[in-house]
Amino acid sequence: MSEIKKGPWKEEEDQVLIKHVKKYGPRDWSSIRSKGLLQRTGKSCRLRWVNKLRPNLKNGVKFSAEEERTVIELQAQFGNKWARIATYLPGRTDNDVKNFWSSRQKRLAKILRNSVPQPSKPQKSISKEAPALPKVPSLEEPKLNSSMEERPLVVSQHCSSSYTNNFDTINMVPLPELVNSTSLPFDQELPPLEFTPNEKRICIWPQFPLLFPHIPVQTNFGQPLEHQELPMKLEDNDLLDYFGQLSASDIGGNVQVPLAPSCSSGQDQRELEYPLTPDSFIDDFPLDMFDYIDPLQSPSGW
DNA sequence: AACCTACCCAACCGCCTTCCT
DNA sequence: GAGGAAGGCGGTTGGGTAGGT
Repeated sequence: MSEIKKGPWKEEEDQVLIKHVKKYGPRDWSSIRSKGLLQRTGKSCRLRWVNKLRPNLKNGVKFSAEEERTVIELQAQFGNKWARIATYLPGRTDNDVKNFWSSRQKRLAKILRNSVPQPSKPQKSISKEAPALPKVPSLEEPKLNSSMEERPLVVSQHCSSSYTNNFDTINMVPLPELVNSTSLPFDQELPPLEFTPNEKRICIWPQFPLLFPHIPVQTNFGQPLEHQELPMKLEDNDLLDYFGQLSASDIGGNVQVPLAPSCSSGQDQRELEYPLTPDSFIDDFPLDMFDYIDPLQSPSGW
């Protein structure tokens, strides 16, 4: 048996593969080698076809903002099911999506790493910098079932035409409180992607523990992040001012939470200069959370 | 110009599932 | 039903390259 070839594909190999697929369809990958057409494994042939040679692929085309949004939203819903996510993105492969997400994650990790305060800084200074944290009883570690570990918590909310974006008034929602006090249907199918009018979502990434500095957070890697390790940069208003004043008790018992009443806090409240639609919210929050070092769009550009 | 760093992306690896005998 | 082959998928790696110092 001839030796298996690895590494980058040559144009001639591609042509052989394309010819095979034209003749027999995208199957019988192993027969390519057994027939002596190529010295590649069936798996390698299949991968080459799926990722590079298949028609209508968007090779070399960067992800559009819409595609990025879709990936972020679907990742929140499905977890790292790249093949599944890719089915929502015409011309994109699971590898594309995976690489895109991985790249984003690395950027995020870098951002967070750069935000880490001095190592000697005591932990309690964190809570000092987050004055509006709700007082919560000591909480048990959230019991995450497999589906919860797979995907982050997604909370749907009804939104109003105004919200509080002054950082001083922000309350952060403790994740365990959310998990323990609500009947989130983690064992059921999550809602479909379509938003209803006047609805927005807060997506709490397990990979983004910044929002919950006072609790251990389960990461994708199966290791809880101790709060001492949590990078904090609370002056990053761009990250945080998307959250209205929202206490754990506001959430308790029901996932659907009217946001507007609890937002009213006198002069802290500002009217938005643009209509807060579900799209506009999603436009800004998840995408910019990963990307916030880029210049923010001015409202006039909405 | 040389070096470093970050990023992108193609391809491989290992595990799991499905299919076939 | 058991076992092996093939296919599918997610994680990881390594090379190329662009941008910064």
